[in-house]
Amino acid sequence: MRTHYCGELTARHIGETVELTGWVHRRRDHGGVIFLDVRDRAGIAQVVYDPDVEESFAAADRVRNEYVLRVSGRVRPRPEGTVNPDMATGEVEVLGATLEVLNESATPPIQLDEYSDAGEDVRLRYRFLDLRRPEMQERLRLRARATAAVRRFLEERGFWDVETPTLTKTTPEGARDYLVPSRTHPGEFFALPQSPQIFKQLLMMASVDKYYQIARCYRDEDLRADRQPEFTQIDIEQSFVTEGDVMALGEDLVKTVFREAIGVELPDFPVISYADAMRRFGSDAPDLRNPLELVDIADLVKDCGFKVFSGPANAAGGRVVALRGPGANEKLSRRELDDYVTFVARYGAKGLAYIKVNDRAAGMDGLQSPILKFLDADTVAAVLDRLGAETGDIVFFGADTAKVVADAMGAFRDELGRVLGLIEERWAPLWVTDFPMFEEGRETLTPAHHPFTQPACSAAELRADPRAALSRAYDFVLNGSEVGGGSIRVHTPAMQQAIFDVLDMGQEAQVKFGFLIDALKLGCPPHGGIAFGFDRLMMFLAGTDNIRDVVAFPKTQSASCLLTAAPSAVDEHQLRELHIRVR
RNA sequence: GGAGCGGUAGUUCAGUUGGUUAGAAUGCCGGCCUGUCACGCCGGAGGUCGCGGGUUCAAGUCCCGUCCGCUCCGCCA
Repeated sequence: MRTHYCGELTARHIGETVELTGWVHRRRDHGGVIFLDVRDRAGIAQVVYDPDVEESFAAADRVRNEYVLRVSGRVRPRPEGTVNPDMATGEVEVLGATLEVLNESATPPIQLDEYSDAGEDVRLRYRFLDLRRPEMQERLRLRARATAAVRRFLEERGFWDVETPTLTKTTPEGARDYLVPSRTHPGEFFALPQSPQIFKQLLMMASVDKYYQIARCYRDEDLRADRQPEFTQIDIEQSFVTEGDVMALGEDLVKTVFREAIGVELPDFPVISYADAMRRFGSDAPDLRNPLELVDIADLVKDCGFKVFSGPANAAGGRVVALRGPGANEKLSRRELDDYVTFVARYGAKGLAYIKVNDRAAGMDGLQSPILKFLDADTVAAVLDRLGAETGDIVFFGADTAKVVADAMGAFRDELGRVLGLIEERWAPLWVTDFPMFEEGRETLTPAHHPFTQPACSAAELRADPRAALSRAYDFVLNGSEVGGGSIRVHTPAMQQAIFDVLDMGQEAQVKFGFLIDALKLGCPPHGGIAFGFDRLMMFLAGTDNIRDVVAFPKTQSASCLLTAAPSAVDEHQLRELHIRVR
C-alpha cells in the first residue's frame, strides 16, 4: 500500500502522516540528528530522525547508504532559513516516526549521487545500481514516455500492433545474422531478424493494411557509440500508399514524439535528393546545422598543370571539390592542419591540400599554400570567386574518386564546422530521397536499401541500365544521423524477379525468398513503409551521444554483457542436443 | 581485420629520468558536533599497480605478448 513516492512530496502534504519506501540515498549525521535522504524512482525526500523520538532514532542509526527502508512520519515544512532551492530533497521534510529496514546493502561499488563519475565498465557491471541514479531513472522514464507516444499516435490512426517471429529465417538487410541452432533439425539454424521486413510485407498481403510494431532487431556487426547488436525499431507498413503518404506520417510521428516526450516543436522536414546531398555535403545523412558546403571545381581545374587536381577532374568517376573554412586562418594552427591530413586519410584520401587566404585583395601575393606553384593565377582566382573566399579563410581541397572525396571531405566538413564553431543551435531534420537502387559491390551490384525496394522505373528499364535506376526509398536524417528509412516495396513478381536477376541472385533468391515471390503472385497490394531506429531517436530525446545511455542493459563494444557475463560457454550436453561441436 | 586512448585503493585519478615505505580526493569504519543536504572536525582501515613473460642490482614506470573497456576506420543503413 503505497501512498506517496518520495519525490512527489510537496507543500500540500504538510501535516499529513505519510509512508514511504525507498533506498537510503545518503545518510548525514549532525549532532544527534540523523538526516536520511530517501530515494525512489520519483526523486528524493529527506527524513529527519530526532533523538527525542527514541525508538525510530535507534533504528535509523543502523542504516547505511542503499539500505531499503519503509518509513513513516509527518510531513512538515523545513525550518526557517534551511530552505535552499538547489536542494534535491525538496521544500518539505518528513519527521521520521517509524523506520523498518526491508533490506541491508553492502557498500555500493559506485557512488549513486549526482556527482558520480564511475567508469563505464563499472557502471555496466553493476547496471542495476547505475540505473538507480536519478539521471538514469530519467532516461528510463523518458523512453517509456516516448514509447507510449508512439503507440498512442499509431493506434489513433488505425494501425495494428502485430508481433512477428524472432526465431525466423535470414532477412535481407545485408548484415551478418545472429544464428540459433535447431535441436529438432540437426545442422539447421534459425536467424534472429535484422528487421521484421518480410513479415510486415506479408502482413500487407494479409490485408492488415496498417501495421506497426516496436520491434527488437539483431545484427551481428561491430558496435559503435550509436550501434548495439540488438536494438529497437519503430516498424511501420501500410498498403495502398505513396512515398508522400509514408513520409507525411513519419514526419507527423517524429514531431509528435518530440512534442510529447520533451516538449520540442520540430520544424518541417525539408526534402533533399541523394544526389544533392552527396554533391553539397558529401554524405547521404548530412548535418544541416553545419552551414559549410562542398563546392565542385572540376571544371575549373581540369586543364591546370596540377595532376592531383586535373587527374580526378578528367577521370570518369573522379571528383574535385573545395571547402571554404571561414575565418579558419586564425583558428587553425599549422599542427592542426597537419592533423587533418591524418583525419582525411582515415577515409582513404591521400592528402588535404589547402590555400590560406591572407589578403584576398592582393591576388596571388595574398595567398599562402604549398600547391600555389602548381596553379596559375586565373585558375586560383576562379576557384576563390566561386567559393566566395575572403581574407582570413582557408580553402581546403579534395580530389580523388567521387566516393573518397565524399567520404573524406564529408567527414572533414563535419569536423571543420565543429572546430570553427559553426554548428547552429537548432534541430535539423530532413528527408533524403531518390537513392540509387544499387551500389557497386565487390563483384556484383548490391541493393542500396534492400532487394524489395520499388524502383522508380519499369522492370525493362531496370534491366537495361540498373546503375542508373533510382529507388522509391527515403531516409529520415536528424542532425547528421540516419534515424529512419523506408521505401515503397515491390509488389509484382515480375519486378521482384528483375531485381533478383540484376543482383545475380537467381538460385539464392529462390532459396531465401522463394516464399515471398510466391506470395506476390497471390494478390499483393501495393505497399510501403518505414522503420525508425528508436534507440537513436531516444539519444536525441535524452540529449546524449551514446546509445548505451538509453538502453537499460546494453552490450559492450565487444558485444558482451558485463552484468550477466553473456555470452558464455555451455555444457557438453547442451551442445550434443544441438548437434554442435565447438572448435 | 585495422588505428588510437585507457586499465594503479571500493570509486575517480596523480605517480617526474627506472630508485628504496605507491599518494590524493571521495567512499568505507570509529569518534565528535542539535538543521545538515557534495555538511564540518579528528582518527583508522583499505593495493594481485589488468594478466603472463622479458630486460635490469632495481619495474607501476622500459620491451614483448595477452585480456578487458572506450572512440574511430572497415563492417553495418
